[in-house]
Amino acid sequence: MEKKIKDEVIICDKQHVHPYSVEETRAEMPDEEELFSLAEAFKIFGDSTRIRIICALMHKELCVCDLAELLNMGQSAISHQLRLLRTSRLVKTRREGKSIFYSLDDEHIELIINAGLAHIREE
Amino acid sequence: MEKKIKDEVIICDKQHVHPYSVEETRAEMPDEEELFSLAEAFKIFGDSTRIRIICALMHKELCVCDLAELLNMGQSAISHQLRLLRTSRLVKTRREGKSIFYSLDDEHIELIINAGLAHIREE
DNA sequence: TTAACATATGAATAGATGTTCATATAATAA
DNA sequence: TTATTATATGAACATCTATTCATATGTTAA
Repeated sequence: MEKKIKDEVIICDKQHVHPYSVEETRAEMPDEEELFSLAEAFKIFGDSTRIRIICALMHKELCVCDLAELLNMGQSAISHQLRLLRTSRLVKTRREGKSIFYSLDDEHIELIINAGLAHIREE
Repeated sequence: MEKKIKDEVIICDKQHVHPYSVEETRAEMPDEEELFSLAEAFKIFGDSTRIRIICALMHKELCVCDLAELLNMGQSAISHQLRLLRTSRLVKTRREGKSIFYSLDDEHIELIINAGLAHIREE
């Protein structure tokens, strides 16, 4: 049997709020620091150049100018984005002569991408 | 038995590239339009205010001023972000008197959030 | 060594984005 | 009706971000 709680109150001169809901939700949420990191992580995926790089590397390792050619963009732009991906530990590098090959460095990346694809492909 | 292909070539006065890798990868990638939508979708998750709203609504529906109170932010800022989430079909609304209650409107959202959490919690 | 190639990076710039402020709309209570 | 409460929204502003340009670093070949 569920109890019904009247969750409504007037606080000072402020707006009506539902303090029980608010406090209950606050207790259930991940802490601020974690939510901030989560947003920062999604920010990395929230750019089409980086998404294209990531999806390309899901297939096979590629060097910088391969990616520039593939995405039809300048080498510098690609290189700047790769630095971000490297800093975020999403890609790793391997040198072979003058070329530097990039590949994915995280098993969760494909999970995230696939969850995102499932999301945009529905409805 | 795998064939080894020498995937290296000089194109005009341009850089060295690995044309076989590039063409193979191009063929395997989702189309441009889909990758653009994917980036747009992740962009929504790439802001800590919106992530906090989404995580709050994962627990239970809340009205605008509940969210403002919970996140310690102005009503207008919350309302603007809710509009974005509404436009992106991530939340739905229900009116009850003067309050408008927001809740999640997509079964994939929790998948994406959980994939993201798994990602930031490792290493 | 010098030349050519591959990548990285700092600075500048243009465009996108989040919050605030003021105000509008909508529902309810008096 | 008018006043109050809840939400929505346009405009302004400051901040952030992605690309370009110029150049530096590092590797290989001649």
